[in-house]
Amino acid sequence: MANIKDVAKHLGVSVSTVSRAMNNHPDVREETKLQVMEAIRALNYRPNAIARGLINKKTYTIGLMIPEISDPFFAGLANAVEETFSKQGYQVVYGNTNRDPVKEKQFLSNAIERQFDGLIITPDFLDDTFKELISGLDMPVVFLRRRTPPGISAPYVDVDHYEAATEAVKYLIELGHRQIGFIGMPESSFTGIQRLLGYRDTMWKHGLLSDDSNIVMSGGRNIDCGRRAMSKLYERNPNVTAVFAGNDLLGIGALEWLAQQKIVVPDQISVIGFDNLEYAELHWIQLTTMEQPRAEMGTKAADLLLQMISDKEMTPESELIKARLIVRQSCKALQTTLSI
Amino acid sequence: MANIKDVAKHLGVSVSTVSRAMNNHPDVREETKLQVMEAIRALNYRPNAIARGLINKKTYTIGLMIPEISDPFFAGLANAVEETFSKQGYQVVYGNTNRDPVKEKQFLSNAIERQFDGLIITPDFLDDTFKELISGLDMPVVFLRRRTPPGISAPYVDVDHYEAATEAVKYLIELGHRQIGFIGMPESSFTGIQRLLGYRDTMWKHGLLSDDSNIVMSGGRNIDCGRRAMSKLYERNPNVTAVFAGNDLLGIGALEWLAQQKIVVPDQISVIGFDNLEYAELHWIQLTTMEQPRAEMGTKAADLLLQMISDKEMTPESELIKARLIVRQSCKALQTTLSI
DNA sequence: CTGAAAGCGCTTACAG
DNA sequence: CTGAAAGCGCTTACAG
Repeated sequence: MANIKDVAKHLGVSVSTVSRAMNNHPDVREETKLQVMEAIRALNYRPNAIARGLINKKTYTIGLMIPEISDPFFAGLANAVEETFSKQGYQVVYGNTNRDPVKEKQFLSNAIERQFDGLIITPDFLDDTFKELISGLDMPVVFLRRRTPPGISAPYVDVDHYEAATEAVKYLIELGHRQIGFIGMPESSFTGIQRLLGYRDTMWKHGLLSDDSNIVMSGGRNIDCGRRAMSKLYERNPNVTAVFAGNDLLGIGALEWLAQQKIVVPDQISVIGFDNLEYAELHWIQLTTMEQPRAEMGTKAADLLLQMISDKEMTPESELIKARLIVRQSCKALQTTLSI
Repeated sequence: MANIKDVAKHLGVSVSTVSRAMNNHPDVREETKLQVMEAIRALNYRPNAIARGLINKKTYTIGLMIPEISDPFFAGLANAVEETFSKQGYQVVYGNTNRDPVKEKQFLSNAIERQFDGLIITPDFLDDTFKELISGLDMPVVFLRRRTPPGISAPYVDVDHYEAATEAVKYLIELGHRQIGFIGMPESSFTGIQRLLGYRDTMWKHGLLSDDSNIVMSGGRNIDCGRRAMSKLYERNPNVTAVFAGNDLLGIGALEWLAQQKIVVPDQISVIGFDNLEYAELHWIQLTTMEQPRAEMGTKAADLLLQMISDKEMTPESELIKARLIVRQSCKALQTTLSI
């Protein structure tokens, strides 16, 4: 591969001149510029971004930490982030952690050593080591779909899960449901806990029961977990007339189990989800759900980071985004005459 | 951030010694090594991978070009590639092209300038400019889910789409179907064409009709396209008893349209897909399909590239992987007494 | 407008 | 076993 020396030699000028011509520096003669461009083409020369990065202390690379790229929710988020950055000439490097604390830390090390310009992260394990790593970072960071832990100064972009859960449960209550079950993500999930709390508080405020007979923590967040959790919930309390699922995948799993049991949705039981994945729209599913606006969240996070990169001193405000109720076919008003 | 000079100064040794100690060079005293390690920890020093890459001409980064990361098929492929490489300490950088010829070329430029160690690519536009770019590359390349175009020396990993299509159609014929429709991907798709050809030839060999009344090119490859294509196919030929969909997403779209029309699958019409996505397994879908073994393909491609990286001279053999028929509930034997 | 020189943060022959 | 020096491929004050 030709380097800058080769093109300088080819033209009989100095490497300084070639460099300046390439970078469109104002005080280089137009004619020289043209000659350099021509030589670059002729030699098929490509500047070495590594060398450039070393001297400019800028790599045009940002890191994006993702819990599970196979989860369509995060794939959508990542897409939005990527789009915003690639427009600005940045390369985004995904770090798929599979919620593994070791991988999360590895990703940070990687980011440091490879001199990324900034980071958008969705960590699952905010232990002390992790927080130290983050604090020691001298690169801008924004938390996405997470809250910034205390003691760290970095903005976040998240949905108000508590409020959204409140809204979901209120919707079911307004439809006349009283026996409302909850199928949740693992207890270790901040998001999951927020949604559970929103459910609990709303039930309580309306004088409704929400004890262990109505709550199943599914131990995961995929369709399979949803199936199992729905089965367990039904076993514990066959009188539930509505279910709030902690996310769409769990909701879809619940719908599957109900369909297998020939329990008709929404006639016999209503189900509401959380996320609004594409699959919630499938003809057989038609899941009513709380939408998390993925594109908006990803874009917002990217914008914040871009600001922080261009102005190192600034820490922009965090953004709490509102989820929106999407009504489809999986919920129905309870016929009060039929209920006990 | 501390650099190697700082730790050298801290200890009163030369940077050479620090470098050698870090890299576990044999001829450095054990005691020195320990001291260096201690200093590194004390100063929280992280080696700069950019500087390392510049001098070692090795970045431990590989590029993975993907048509559409939102397509679960490619997400799965990417995952397998990523896993293999991250185990070996490589960072994989995704290039999501959205089948945009400009982005495909940009990704190659990026790879060159950023000095990636190798590339796994799934390009959609193999025009002359692209082929030139590839030929000019002095980095190892493997084609994944594509064939290497003539004139280029690089291995590929792909499924035998033609043979797999043949098998799918044979399966339908063996079930007694004669009026078999085809819903295809765009004509620009090599893969799509191969599957179409497999369908056509098999129909022809069995003396069955496969003309325009039985074939709909859907103009895309997602669920929505499948819905529209199925509707068009049915309009053109209401007598079809079976449909071969060019991929699972099209197949799922077809199933949706049929469900909406209250046409019962598989009693009234059989549908077979291609890919074996997770969603094909959903209770309501249960799509019989030709599986493309994604994990195997991704891992294989990664292994080939790894080989080529360690031995620059070698060009390993390409791999043609066999698709496997996965039987679920969407196909059924035709009751011959009822057929015309 | 152009060039020589220093330097980004490392590694590695070479010499001792 | 260790250090001084050269060099990876660039950019950018500095001097002219």
